[in-house]
Amino acid sequence: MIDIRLLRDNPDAVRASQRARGEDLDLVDAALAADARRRSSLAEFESRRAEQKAMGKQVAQATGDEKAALIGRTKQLAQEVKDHQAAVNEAEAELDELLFRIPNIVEGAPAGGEEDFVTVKAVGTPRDFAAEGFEPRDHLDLGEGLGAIDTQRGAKVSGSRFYFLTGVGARLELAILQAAMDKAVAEGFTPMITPTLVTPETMRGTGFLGEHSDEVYRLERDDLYLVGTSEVALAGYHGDEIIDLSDGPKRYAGWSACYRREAGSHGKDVRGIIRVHQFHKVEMFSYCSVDDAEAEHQRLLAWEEAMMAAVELPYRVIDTAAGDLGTSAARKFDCEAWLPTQQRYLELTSTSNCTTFQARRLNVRERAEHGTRTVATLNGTLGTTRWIVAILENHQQPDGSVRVPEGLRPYLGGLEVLEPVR
RNA sequence: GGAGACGUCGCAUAGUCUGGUCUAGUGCGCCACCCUGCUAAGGUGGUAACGGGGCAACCCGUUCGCGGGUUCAAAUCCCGCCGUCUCCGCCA
Repeated sequence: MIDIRLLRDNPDAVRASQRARGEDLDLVDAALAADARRRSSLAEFESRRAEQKAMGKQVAQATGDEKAALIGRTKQLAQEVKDHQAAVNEAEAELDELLFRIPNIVEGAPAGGEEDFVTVKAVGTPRDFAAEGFEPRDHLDLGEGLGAIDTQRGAKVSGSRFYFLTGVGARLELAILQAAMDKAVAEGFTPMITPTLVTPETMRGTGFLGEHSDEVYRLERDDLYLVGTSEVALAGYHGDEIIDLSDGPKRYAGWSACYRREAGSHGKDVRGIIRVHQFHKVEMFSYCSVDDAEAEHQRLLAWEEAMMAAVELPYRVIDTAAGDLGTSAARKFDCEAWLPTQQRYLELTSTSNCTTFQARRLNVRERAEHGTRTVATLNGTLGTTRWIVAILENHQQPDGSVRVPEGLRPYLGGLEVLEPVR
């Protein structure tokens, strides 16, 4: 949720953000009007209520006829209080509904849609397979050869976009995730294994139930949602708390399964395990002061890049355009690894600065000089199942074996090469 | 799944039976000052959040797990829900 004060004091800033995202501008004026209505009805209610309370004290002290007379007069007042209360509730609900639909204020992201990203940098050089004299195989081909990925049985058991990681495939995923966890712990993060089912309030608070609620699995019978990332649970972790950030940001590394319906992705990435309904991820999550958020975002990006280096992949960093940002994000950087068989870059990490947007909904604050203030939240990927795709393709050898990047060897018992089983 | 107990301003508690002086008391913790003078102890005062109004001092309102209801008036009475604990049942 955006800051209502910003909306009041500087509606043009909100309009500019909406424009950059390609979102509805009318929402801004509708919210302003609802806010004005709410405040005026609140003032009405409060003055009646103050009167009622004052008279209540007189009633308590009065006796006999005097008391009966007072009670007669307060009945009318009680009805008025009730009516005004209803008006306030109505105006408030309307305002909430409108505010909920306004995504976070963009901060520094390029304007435009999915194609309008800015490449921040490119690191490493994609291999020249032609020069090496062989045609690269795609990750599924390689994965099946290694006995690492089984999509056929995944579909048999659970339907399309499900898979089994088998043998060395399972080990490779664990290696990626453990390397990510170790990196996080080395950088001072608190490792966390998080719930993957959360309440509607938690899901709403993190901004995943707005425009993109189609992406989310819901268990109707229990009124719970399956998370698409541990960010959801980690953002809810300090919900309704006043936290102490005087020693710097609170950093958590969440390990969890992630579930996504992939409702809008029919026909996209259908082969292999690039886009699946369930995967695992190690996610960095940081609560920090607003003033420190931009610097923290750069730190998260740097840690992601360190992981990219550890798995020895050529990649680029992109600054995502406003129209392609999530609801909660003010700015987002992705690390995309080169995918040789598709001659394109594939998103492996994504780090978002959500500024105060999530924290305001979830009511996470810190002590300030006067009272409290909402903190900023940030998140970023440190390792996922999808990394297997890029690792297999980029480190493949002519015989279908795959070289294990040095950063992962300690997690695979020193294994240097994954050998085909057939 | 069943039964019971509980949920109060950081923590611990009083208040609920018997609705109104609860403007929610007390202890601990924390902050400031004072006294004292050194392994300390004591005194005084202050210490919730949110919203509205105001240049400000301040004023008003909301919040006693959440949501309804009764009433002139609800921490207190009624209903529903959520959570915690104990016991029982079932199951891995």
